[in-house]
Amino acid sequence: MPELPDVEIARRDLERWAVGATIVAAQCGDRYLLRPGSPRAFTRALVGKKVDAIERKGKWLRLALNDGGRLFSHLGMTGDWVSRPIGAPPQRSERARLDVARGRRLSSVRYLDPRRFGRLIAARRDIPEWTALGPDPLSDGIDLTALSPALAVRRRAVKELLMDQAILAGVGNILATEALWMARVDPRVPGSALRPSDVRAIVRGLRRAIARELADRGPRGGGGEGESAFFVYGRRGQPCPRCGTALSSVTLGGRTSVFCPHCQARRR
DNA sequence: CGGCATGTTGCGCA
DNA sequence: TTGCGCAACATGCC
Repeated sequence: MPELPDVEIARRDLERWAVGATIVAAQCGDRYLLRPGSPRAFTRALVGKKVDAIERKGKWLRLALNDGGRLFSHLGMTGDWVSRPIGAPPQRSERARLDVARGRRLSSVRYLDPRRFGRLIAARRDIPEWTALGPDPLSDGIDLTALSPALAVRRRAVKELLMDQAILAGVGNILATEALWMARVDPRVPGSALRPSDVRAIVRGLRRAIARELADRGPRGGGGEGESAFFVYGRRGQPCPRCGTALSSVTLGGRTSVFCPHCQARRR
């Protein structure tokens, strides 16, 4: 579930399900997901409160409550929010439940997360994880005059820099991989070696990759049967959609980075 | 069985 | 301070 487009879809879902509603019951028994909170504090912070807004920055969600409290949600690798009828039995991998009331209409919003890498943090103020995030490419836009120097002063591989949440919030392995392919930039190129035209191409690539994933991961988007919508992510060994060369991969920052050795040739 | 996975954090060491 | 490799977290899928 986790990358900017998926989290944005989750945000829109939660907006439809919970904004304007009052939380009538809240439970999460998983201390690992709640870290550093506790099940009792979670329930206490939420029950009786009204949900005013669902915001997103990068891969984090923030539910704003009418008493000033906030619930922060990170989906980790496998988290997702779903809506169920009130009283529906817990399903596989269900980790938290928020029953909400809108007038007489009751429904239950559930957090599913098989792998439990996500977070659920009830707080009275913004948490450091949220505050430390850089600009969000979708809601804040990408400011070239800010991004260019941020990349230029670092010697790390451009792909690692794009995934640095303090530089751009929400870019993960899929978006970075796809955007660099679209931009024809080798993922290993140091930030300091990028030309202005590279940075512009990367920005265009990110915008296109985000729009593409939003379109077909969203509701009524092709998300179902069929091939993944990715050009190169997860396709090592398959032909490059642009030139037919077999796609290669390297490991950067511990993450697999697929690229086309022809289109994304390292310059020197 | 082994290998891999859309994320993040922390540690040791240079 | 920056960089880098690696392990850990917990689970499912191929």
